Amino acid sequence: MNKKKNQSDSICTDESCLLSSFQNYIDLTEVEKSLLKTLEQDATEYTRGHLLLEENSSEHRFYTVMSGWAYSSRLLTDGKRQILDIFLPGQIIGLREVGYDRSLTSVTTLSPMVACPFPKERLHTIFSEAPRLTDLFFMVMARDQHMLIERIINIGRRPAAERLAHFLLEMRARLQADTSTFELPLNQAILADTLGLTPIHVSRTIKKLREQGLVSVTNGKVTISNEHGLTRLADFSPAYLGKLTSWVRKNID
Amino acid sequence: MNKKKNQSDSICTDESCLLSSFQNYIDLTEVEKSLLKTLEQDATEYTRGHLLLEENSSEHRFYTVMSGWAYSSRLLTDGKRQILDIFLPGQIIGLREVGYDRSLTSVTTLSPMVACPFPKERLHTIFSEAPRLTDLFFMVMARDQHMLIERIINIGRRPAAERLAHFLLEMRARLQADTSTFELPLNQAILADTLGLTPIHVSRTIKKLREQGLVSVTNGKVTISNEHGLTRLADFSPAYLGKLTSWVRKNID
DNA sequence: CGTGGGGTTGATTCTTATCAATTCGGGTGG
DNA sequence: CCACCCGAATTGATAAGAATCAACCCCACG
Repeated sequence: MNKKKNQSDSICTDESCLLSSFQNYIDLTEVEKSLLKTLEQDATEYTRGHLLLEENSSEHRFYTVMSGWAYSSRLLTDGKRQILDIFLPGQIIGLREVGYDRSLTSVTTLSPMVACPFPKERLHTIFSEAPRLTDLFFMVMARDQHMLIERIINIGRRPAAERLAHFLLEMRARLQADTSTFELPLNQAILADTLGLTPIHVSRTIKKLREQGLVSVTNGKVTISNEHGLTRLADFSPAYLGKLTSWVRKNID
Repeated sequence: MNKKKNQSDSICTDESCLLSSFQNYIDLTEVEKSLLKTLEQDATEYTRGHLLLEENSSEHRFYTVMSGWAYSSRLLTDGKRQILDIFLPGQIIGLREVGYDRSLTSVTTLSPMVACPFPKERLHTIFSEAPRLTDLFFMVMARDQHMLIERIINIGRRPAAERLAHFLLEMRARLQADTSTFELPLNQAILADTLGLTPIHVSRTIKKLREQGLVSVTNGKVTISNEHGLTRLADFSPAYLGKLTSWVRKNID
């Protein structure tokens, strides 16, 4: 079900997803690296559909994702669901629940996953011992906010086709897939709850985009046939996913 | 236009909005108080409609709000606008732009405002000298995320009446107005761009809520006539705006 | 008195949801 | 290999929600 494992088959390049993710921003010192590694000591396997964090539960646990996908969501009283985030390897799950008595959202795996649960005390050690990592965590929070903002803009002001196109391009950018085909293990129900649509309308919209020769989405695979057209339709600009270097740099160099 | 002033006519209780806002979470030491006050040295008046932060500009400035309202927004290429935040006294503007070369959103005042611009270096001083304040800023970021999340849920999964009702209740909670009537200086165009609707539909929705005897919205004033009904309609629960005490407490007591 | 911004209303159109039926594709077991 | 089953995806018909367009009202302000 969710057995421990020491050797992770991470999709990240080196031994640690978090490290390679943070190295995107600055060069880490050995001390910083070992501090970050304390967050990844406890690699654990989870099955697809596993509930990592439960809405309304009072457990405060974080996870670093080593491999696999997850989503966070919220259930309304009338049964509707809204998906808020898609988590990929190298991300930290649960950061935003800091400071609340009860978790306000759930997190569920979308695929088999290897993740490392860690208690919040360990974050605190990092804050007090590594100021540059504190900055980085602050920037991660800022970036998370911008991903949420983009979703608000997407849902609030773009019709279905533009909305789906934007989401697909966002996922491609986050996956750093520069190829025209990439894996996207999200079915239409997940897409719908992410984009504020119904599964049926997602289906129609996918068909429309395919007929326009822009992109095709099937079987957990996305194939972009007209990248320029798709980008223009979606009004997509990846700046918000960017490399975030300046702030930390300013305080280091 | 935007003249400096030393004596602020803040709507906050004591000399500093930020302090009284942070005091909600923990009791601050004198050192912490004086550090926070370094963010509020430069009280400045701005007129209604003033652009505090411009999309795409490379200035990194923060503001603490002492009095007045502001909103942050993003303009799409087709002219549509989405409003992302409403800023109230005691909040800090610009936190999420940390780490980006260029600002990704604009911030504009909704009323005459007194705010204190400060450079990002000052935030850094706080981070390195006051670990508890660092925690608090982290929590502020987490709370900001939850406000964005609530907006995503609202726009993605609730029809217009529920959406407006939820927003009104959120604003009332944030204003800590326990009365049934409170000031809300937002015209229907602002409401529309906040909620992902058109001004016309906002007008109709206001009418509908009024006719149902739930709430009336006129002249920058909101009067709630049936709080329970409105709360039930909106599926509103204020937990995400809550007092966030536990995390910091755990690391202090 | 005009004038203009904000708000309201009705008619119409467009988009998306809802409901219902069908197809597709990948297992499973005979 | 085939029959069956199940979840996911597709399609069509219809209904509901929201946008758009255009006209009008109201009122504060010069």
